[in-house]
Amino acid sequence: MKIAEVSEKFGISSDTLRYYERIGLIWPVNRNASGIRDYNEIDLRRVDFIKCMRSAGLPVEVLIEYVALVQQGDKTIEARKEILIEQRDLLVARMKEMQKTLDILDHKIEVYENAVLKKEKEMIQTEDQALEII
Amino acid sequence: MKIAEVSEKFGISSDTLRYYERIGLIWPVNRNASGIRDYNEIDLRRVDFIKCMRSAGLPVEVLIEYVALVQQGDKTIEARKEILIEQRDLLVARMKEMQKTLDILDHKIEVYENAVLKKEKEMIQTEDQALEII
DNA sequence: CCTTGACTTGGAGTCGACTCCAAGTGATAC
DNA sequence: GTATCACTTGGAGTCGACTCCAAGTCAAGG
Repeated sequence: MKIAEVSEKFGISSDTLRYYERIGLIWPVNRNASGIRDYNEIDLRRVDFIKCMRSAGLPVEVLIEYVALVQQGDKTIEARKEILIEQRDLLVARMKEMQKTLDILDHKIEVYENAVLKKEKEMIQTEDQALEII
Repeated sequence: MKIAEVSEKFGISSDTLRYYERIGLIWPVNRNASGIRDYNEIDLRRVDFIKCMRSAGLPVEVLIEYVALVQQGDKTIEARKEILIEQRDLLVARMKEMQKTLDILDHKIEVYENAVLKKEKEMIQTEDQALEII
């Protein structure tokens, strides 16, 4: 699979895919005879993983470190686990913050909703008054 | 309340507080006789609101727009409501993404946990073998 | 009176994460 | 054979959001 197809498939620009490879965020992808990247199944799974992690806000730097550890084999399993746990905890914390914000947004939206309704009611009353007058 | 105290209270640097004011993200704060900012209760509530929204990732630009609408009074209630609803929906979407990532992280951590346990078990077996030999 | 220290300003600098660009290569279409 | 087109590279540019800096003001303490 060529880079443009991968870009299309995941909604990540070719530039970003190349950039990720350059900085060691995804493994060097195999090339065909003329030097063009040809993503295989495993490459795609890696891209998907990185996309997922990035979409949740895990820093590129941390992911680079993680990928480097994976490349070093089984002896780094403990270290990798620790990175993942740390990032999981940060993620949970961020989600909590977001939930708090969400509650406030919902509350504010409701207040605005009521304000709008009240305004409309007043307008209806005004209309009613107008009707009475006329 | 002076800027340093507000900074301390909310964990936002004085630079950032001044920056927020400069770009219209928080309202101009009253100054004392010598031109120094003196945050009152309402200012603090505004800072808290902005901090909360920013911590959930709402863009500065959107918040500037929202604050500008608030300053224009009741006639902008409908527009404000729409902004909040849009941002709420985006927030919910981001949280869903994050939940997906969280699930994957949890799963991976579990796998690593098992890998570590298996390794330890193998080591114990090796020890046992060593004991048997000796 | 002088120093200290927190404040003020506008503007420049930094950081993370892309995103764009120029110049070049190679396969396919006409 | 030449035009088109997607690809390649390294490096520069952009963007959002701060963060830092120099130069200056002012109030309080010694």
